[in-house]
Amino acid sequence: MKHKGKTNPPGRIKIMKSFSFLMAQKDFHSITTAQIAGNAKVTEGLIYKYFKDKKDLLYQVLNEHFFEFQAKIENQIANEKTCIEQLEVIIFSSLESYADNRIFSKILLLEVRNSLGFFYSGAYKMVRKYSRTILEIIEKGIKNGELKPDIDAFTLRKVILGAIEHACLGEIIFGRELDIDEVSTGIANIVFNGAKA
Amino acid sequence: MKHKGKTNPPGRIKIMKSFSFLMAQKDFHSITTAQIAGNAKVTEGLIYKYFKDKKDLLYQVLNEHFFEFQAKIENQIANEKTCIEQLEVIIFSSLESYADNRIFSKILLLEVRNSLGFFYSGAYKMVRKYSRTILEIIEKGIKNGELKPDIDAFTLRKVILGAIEHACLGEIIFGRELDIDEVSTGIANIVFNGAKA
DNA sequence: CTTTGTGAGTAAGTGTTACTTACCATTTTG
DNA sequence: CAAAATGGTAAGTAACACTTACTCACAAAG
Repeated sequence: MKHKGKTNPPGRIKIMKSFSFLMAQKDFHSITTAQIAGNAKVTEGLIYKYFKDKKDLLYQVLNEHFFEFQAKIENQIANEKTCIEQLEVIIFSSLESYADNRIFSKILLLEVRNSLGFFYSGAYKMVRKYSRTILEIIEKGIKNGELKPDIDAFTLRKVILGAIEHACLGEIIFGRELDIDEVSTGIANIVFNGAKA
Repeated sequence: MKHKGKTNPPGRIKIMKSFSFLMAQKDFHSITTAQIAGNAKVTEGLIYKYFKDKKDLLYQVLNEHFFEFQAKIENQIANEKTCIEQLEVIIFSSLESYADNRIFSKILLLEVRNSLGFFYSGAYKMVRKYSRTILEIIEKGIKNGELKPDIDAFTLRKVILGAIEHACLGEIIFGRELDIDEVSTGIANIVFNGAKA
C-alpha cells in the first residue's frame, strides 16, 4: 500500500531528518539508502513508502526548506517601498538564507540541477515563484522610472540571481566564511551604480 | 597492468568520444559503464585501464574541452586594449563558448560541482586560471582609473561570472536559444553603467 | 632467435546499491 | 465487525560500478 500524503508519520520525519544530517557531511550520491535508514533507525523499505525514490526524498527536503526561504523573503520585501530597496533586500536576504541554511543551499545550487526530474518537481515551482517576484519588481522599477528604461528586465534578473548564487558557491563548497553585509552592498553597488568610473 | 598515460591509444579515444556522445543526451548519472563500453565497442574493463573511475572520465573529458575554451578566450583578450573592453570580450566569448559547446557547459556548470573530487582535478586548475585572469584585469582597471576605486575586485568578478553562468543555465537545461550579442551587451551595460536611472 | 617486459584489450567475475515484493500489526471507517 | 487503510518490517533482486586474472602482439635485450 502506498502512502497518500495525508499524514506525516514519525518514520517519514525521521527519514528526512536523517537524510538532512547526512547531506551536511557528504554529497548526495555518496549517501546510501542503508545509511539513511540506519541513521533514522527504520528499515530501508520504509523510505520507499514515503518517497518515490532517493531523488524524490531530496526534492521533498528541498521543498520544506524552500517554504521558510520564500516566506522570509516576501515578509522582508513588504517592509520596503522603492523597487531598488526591495531588490537590495532580496540580495541581502537571499545571501543570508543561503548562509544560514547550508543544506538548503547545497541541494538547490549543486545537487538538483543536473537531473531533469527536478524541473518537474514541486520544489522547482517555488524557484519559479521566487524568480517571478524578482522580475515583477524590476518591471515595476522600469515603469516608475527608478531603473533605466533601456535595460532588459530578464538580463537584470540574470545578473542579480547569478551574482547571488556565485557568491554562495565558495561558502558551500569550501566552507569559507562570507561577510554578507559587505558582499550584498558590494553587489548592489555594482548592479545599480555600475563599475565604470 | 595499469596505464601510465604516455600514449593515447584508440580504445581511450573511443571511450571518451562515446561518453561525450552520451552526455549530449542524458545526465551523468544515468549513463552506465555498460553503455559507454557498448557504444565505444570495447569492453567495460578497458574503461578502468585509462580512467580511475567514471568521475575521472568526466573530468578528463572536461579538461580536453577546457583547453580550447581557455586558448580562445586568451587569444581574444589580447586584441583589446582597455580593461573594460577586455572584460566585455570575456563576457561575450564565454557565452559564445558555452553556447557552442553544450557538453562542456553541461559538465562544468551542472555535473562536476557537486562532488569534492572535482576541486582536486586538473580541470579545476583551468577554472582557477580563467578566474584569476578576470581578477587581474579588474585590478588593473581599478588602478588605471577605468573602474571605480570603491568597488571590490572579488565582488565584481562574482557578478560577472555569476551573470555569465546564470545566463547559460536556461540554454543548457531547457535547450532554449540564447541571443549572445543581446545578452552579453545587456550584461556589460548593467555591470559597467548600472541599472539605476 | 629466444627471453623478458609491456601496452592494448578481453572475459568473467564480485560486492553494493537502489528499489521491490510480500508480509504483519494496528487503527480507522462504512 | 468486517474491510480498508496506515505504519512498519524482512527478505529478496536486478543492475550497476568496479576488480581480477587472463590473452595477444610486439619490441627490445641478452
